[in-house]
Amino acid sequence: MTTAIAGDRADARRNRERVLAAAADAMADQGLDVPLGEIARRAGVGAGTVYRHFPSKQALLEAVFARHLEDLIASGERRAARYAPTEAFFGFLLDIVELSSRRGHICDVVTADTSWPRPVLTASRLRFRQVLAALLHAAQRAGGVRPDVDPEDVLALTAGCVSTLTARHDRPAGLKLVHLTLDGLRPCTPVTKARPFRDDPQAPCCAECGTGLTARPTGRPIRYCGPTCRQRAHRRRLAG
Amino acid sequence: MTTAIAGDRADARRNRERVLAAAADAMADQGLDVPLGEIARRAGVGAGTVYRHFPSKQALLEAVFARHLEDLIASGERRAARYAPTEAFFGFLLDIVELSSRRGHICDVVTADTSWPRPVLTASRLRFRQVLAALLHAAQRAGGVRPDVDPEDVLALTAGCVSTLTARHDRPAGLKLVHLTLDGLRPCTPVTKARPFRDDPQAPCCAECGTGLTARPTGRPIRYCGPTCRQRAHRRRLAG
Amino acid sequence: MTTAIAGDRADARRNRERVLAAAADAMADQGLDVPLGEIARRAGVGAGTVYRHFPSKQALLEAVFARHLEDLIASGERRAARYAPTEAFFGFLLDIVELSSRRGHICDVVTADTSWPRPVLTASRLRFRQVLAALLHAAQRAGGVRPDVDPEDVLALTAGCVSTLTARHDRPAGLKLVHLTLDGLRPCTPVTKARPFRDDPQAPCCAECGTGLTARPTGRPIRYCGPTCRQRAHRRRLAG
Amino acid sequence: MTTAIAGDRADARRNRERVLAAAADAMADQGLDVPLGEIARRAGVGAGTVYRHFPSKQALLEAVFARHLEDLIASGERRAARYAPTEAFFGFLLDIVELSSRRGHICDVVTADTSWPRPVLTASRLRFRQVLAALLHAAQRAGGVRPDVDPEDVLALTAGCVSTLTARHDRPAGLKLVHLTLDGLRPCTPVTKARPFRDDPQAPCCAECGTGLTARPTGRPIRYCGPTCRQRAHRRRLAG
DNA sequence: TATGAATGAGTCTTCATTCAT
DNA sequence: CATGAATGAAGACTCATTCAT
Repeated sequence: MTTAIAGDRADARRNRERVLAAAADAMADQGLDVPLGEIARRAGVGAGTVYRHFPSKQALLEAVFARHLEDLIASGERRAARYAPTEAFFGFLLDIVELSSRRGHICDVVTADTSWPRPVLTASRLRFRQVLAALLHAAQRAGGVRPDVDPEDVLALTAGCVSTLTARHDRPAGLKLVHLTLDGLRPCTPVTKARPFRDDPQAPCCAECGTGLTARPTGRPIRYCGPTCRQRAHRRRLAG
Repeated sequence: MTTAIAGDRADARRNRERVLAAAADAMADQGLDVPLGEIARRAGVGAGTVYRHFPSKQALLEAVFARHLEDLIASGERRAARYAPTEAFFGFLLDIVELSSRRGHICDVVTADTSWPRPVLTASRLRFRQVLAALLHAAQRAGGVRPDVDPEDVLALTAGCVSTLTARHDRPAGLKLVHLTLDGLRPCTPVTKARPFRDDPQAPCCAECGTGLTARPTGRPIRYCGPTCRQRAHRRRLAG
Repeated sequence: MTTAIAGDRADARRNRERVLAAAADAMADQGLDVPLGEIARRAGVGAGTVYRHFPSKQALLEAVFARHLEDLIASGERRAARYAPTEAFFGFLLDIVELSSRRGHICDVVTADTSWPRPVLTASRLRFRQVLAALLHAAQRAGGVRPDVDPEDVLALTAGCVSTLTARHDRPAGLKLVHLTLDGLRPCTPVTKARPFRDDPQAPCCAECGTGLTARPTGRPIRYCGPTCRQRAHRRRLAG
Repeated sequence: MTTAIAGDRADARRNRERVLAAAADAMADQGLDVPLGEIARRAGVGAGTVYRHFPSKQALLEAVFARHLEDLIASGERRAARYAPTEAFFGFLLDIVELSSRRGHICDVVTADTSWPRPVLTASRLRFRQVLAALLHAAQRAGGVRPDVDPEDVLALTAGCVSTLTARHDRPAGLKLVHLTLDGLRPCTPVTKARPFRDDPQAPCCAECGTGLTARPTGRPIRYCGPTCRQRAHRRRLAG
C-alpha cells in the first residue's frame, strides 16, 4: 500500500511539475491569457489533470508566480551568502531583471502587491521582500547605495528595468540601459528636475534653464532668469 | 453594408469622442482585454454605435493609441519650440512618462514597434519617432545628453520609467525614481558591470569585487583577487 | 402646392424605382440575405429612405418578387397575343426560365405559394397563374401539350428548369437540357417507371428490366422475368 | 486549445452522430441559415459540444453534405452492382432525387462544384462523380441513354428534378414530372427550339410556327411562313 | 486515476429597425 | 423629407470548469 501510494505520489509530483513548467512556458509565449487547454496540451496531460493539481486557472498562475519568486529568493540568498553587500545587492537586481524578462509577462508579479487577491502568494512574496530588504540595507550600510531609497523604490525601479530590457529588443543595448538605471541607486547622482512649460501663466520659468520666475512690478514679462541664460539663448539662436 | 464608418455629423462626432474617451478610461482601468460592451456602457451608447465608428475592437484600440501618440507629439513639439534643447528633451520624456502612466496599459504603444500589425498607427508612430529623435539629437549637440544613446535607447528607458512610476504607488517617490533613471542619460554616468556568480565554475571571480580570477596551477581555489579585497572581506566579517 | 407635391411624387417614385432595382441586383448577386444597408448603398440612398418606401425588408423583397412576376405576366401576355397557342406556351416557359435564372434566387417565387406569408404578392401571383393557365389550356386544346398536365405541374417543371439552367454553368448546354425537359410536356412521351432494388425482399424484380417478379413455390429465387431478359443479361456479361 | 476535435470515445461518437443528424434535420427544416444553437438544441447538447466535433459551422454543414454524398454513393454502387446498366442509371437518378428532396436544401451539393471552398468535400464529391459517370457511360454503351449527354448534363438535370419534386407538393404528381424529365435522357427525343418574339425587328418569324422570315423586297411585312400557317391561324381565329 | 468530452456563460460582431439631425 | 447615426437583439465562437468514461 505504502509503496503504491508513494508511486502515485511520484507520478502526481511529476505531472504537477510538467504542468507548472508548461504553464510558465505558455505564459511567457502567449501572455497571461493563454487558454488552460493550451497549457494542458503543452504539458501532455488532459485538462482534468491540471484541475487535479490546481483548483483553478488563477491558482495555477499564482503557483507559477510563486515558483518564480522562489527562484528569485534563492538567487538573492546565494548573492547574500557569497558577495560583498554592494555587489550582492546589484547582482541580485540584475538577476531579477534577467530572470523576469526571460519569463515575459510574469515579471509583473515582482511588484504587484494588491493585484492578486488570493493569499497564496503572500508567503513567497513576504520572503522575497525580506531578502530584498536585507540586501538593500546591507548595501546601504556599506555605503554602496544611496540612503534615501527604500525597498519599494528598488522594486519599482527593478520593474522599470525589466520593462526597459523587454522594450529594447537589442539585448546588449538593453542591458546597457539597465546598468545605467541601476547606477542611479549609487550615491551622489543628481536628480533631474521636472519643470512646467515656460508659457504656463501659472508658473513662469526661465526659457533657457527652467528656473521659476517672479513677475516684475513693471508688468513687462521676463523670459530669462538672468543675463547668463539670456546670453546662452542668444548664442543658441546664432548657432541656429 | 459592413461597418460603415460614421461621418461628420455633429452628434456622430460627439459620440466618437465619447467612445474614444470611454475606451481610454476602460483600458486604463481594466487593461486591453476590457470587453467592448463595457466600453459602450461607459460611453452611454449601444455596442452597434461603437462599431459604426470603429470597424473592430482592434481598430478602436489603435485609435486610442494613435490619439495618445498625438498627444505626446503635441507635447514634444511644444517642448521643442519653447525650451533649450536639453530642457526640452528631458521635459518631453517626463511628459511621456506622466501621460502614459496615467493611461495605464496604453503606455506599451510608445515602444511597441512591431506588435500592432495594422498600418493605422504608422503615421502617428513615425511622427512621434521623428519628434523624439529631433529632441534627442538637439540635446546631444547641446552636450546635455550622452552621445552614445540612440532613440531606441531613450524609448526603452522611457518605457521603463512608465513602469517604474506605475509600480511605485506612492507618486512623489515614483517621480523621484524616474528622475533618477533619466539622469542616467546625462553625460558622465558610470555603468554598473554585471558579474557572474563567484562559484560559477566557468567564470570564477573575486568574492569581494567580482573581478575575474584565474585558477592557480596548485589547484587550490582562490577567493579574492588580491590582498586588498581579502582584508576588506575580513573587516566585513568582523562587523557582520 | 400641387406642383410641389407633384415634384415630390416624381422624386419619390424615382427613389422607389432605384431601390427596387438595387434590391433586385443585390439579391441576384448575394442572395436573399443581402443586408438592407447594401441595398441602400447600391441605390445611393440612406437606409431611412428604403424604409420610407417599404415598411420592412420583407415587404421590399416581396415588392421585388411582385415586380418579377409582373415582368413574367407581361411576357406571357405578349406571347399569348402574338403566337399560336403551342408556340406561345413554350415560349412563355422559356421566358420564365430565362428571366428567373438571370435573377438568381428570385426564381423561387414562381413556385412558392405558401412560403411568403404576407398577402402582398397575392394579386400578382393570381394574375400570373391565370396567364399561365390560359396559355396551357390553349396549347392543350391545340394539341401541343399533353392533356394530363395541370398548371401546377407546369410550374413545378419550370422551377426545375430554372434550377437545371443554374446548375449547368455552360449556358448553351443548360438550354439544351431545358428544352429536353420541356419537350416532356409534348404529347406521347413515355414515362420512366421507378423500380425498387432487385434484392429488396419486399419487392423482387427482374435484374435486367426491373419487372416485378413473383416468387416460385419451389423456393428457388428467380432473377429474370423471362428467357428474353436472361439472354440479354448473358450477352452483356459476355461483352463485359 | 482552439477547437480540439473530439476523438473516438463511445459517448463522443454518439454525440457526433446526434449532432450530424440534428444538423441535417434542422437544415432541411429551416435552410442552411439555421442557427447553430438550434442545431445544438435539437441534438440535446450544448453549443460547445458542436464546436468540439466540428471546428466551425461551415465545417458542420460540409460534414452533413459529405454524409449525404456518401449515402448517394452507396446507393449508386448498389444500383451498379445489381442492375442492368440502363436500369441502374435511371434508378440512381431517382434515388438522388428521392434522397435529396427529402433533405431539403442539401440537394444543392449534388451539383455545386465550386461553391464550397474547403477541400473537405472533395473526396466524397469526386467519388460521387465517378459513380455517376460510370453509370452514365455504361447506360450509354447499352444504348439506353442518348450519347450526347455528359455527366454535367445529368447532374444539372437531376438538380432540376429535385427542384421540381420539391415545388410540386403533391408527391405522386411530382414524381410523374420527374419521370417525364428523366425520359428526356433516353434516345430519340426531339428538342424544343427557342424562338424570338415575332415582332422582334431583328429576327422576324412566322406568327404561327416561328420559322424565321425574310422580308420581301416589296416592303410589305409578312406574318406567316406560307399558306399552311396562314390557314391554320385563320381557323384558330374562327375558333377563338 | 487520468483523460478529454460536455457545458454554457461571455465575447465580438452584424444588421433590421427607429429616430434625431 | 432624406439622411445616416443609434440601437439592441441575435449569432458564431471561445474557454474555464465539471463530470462521465
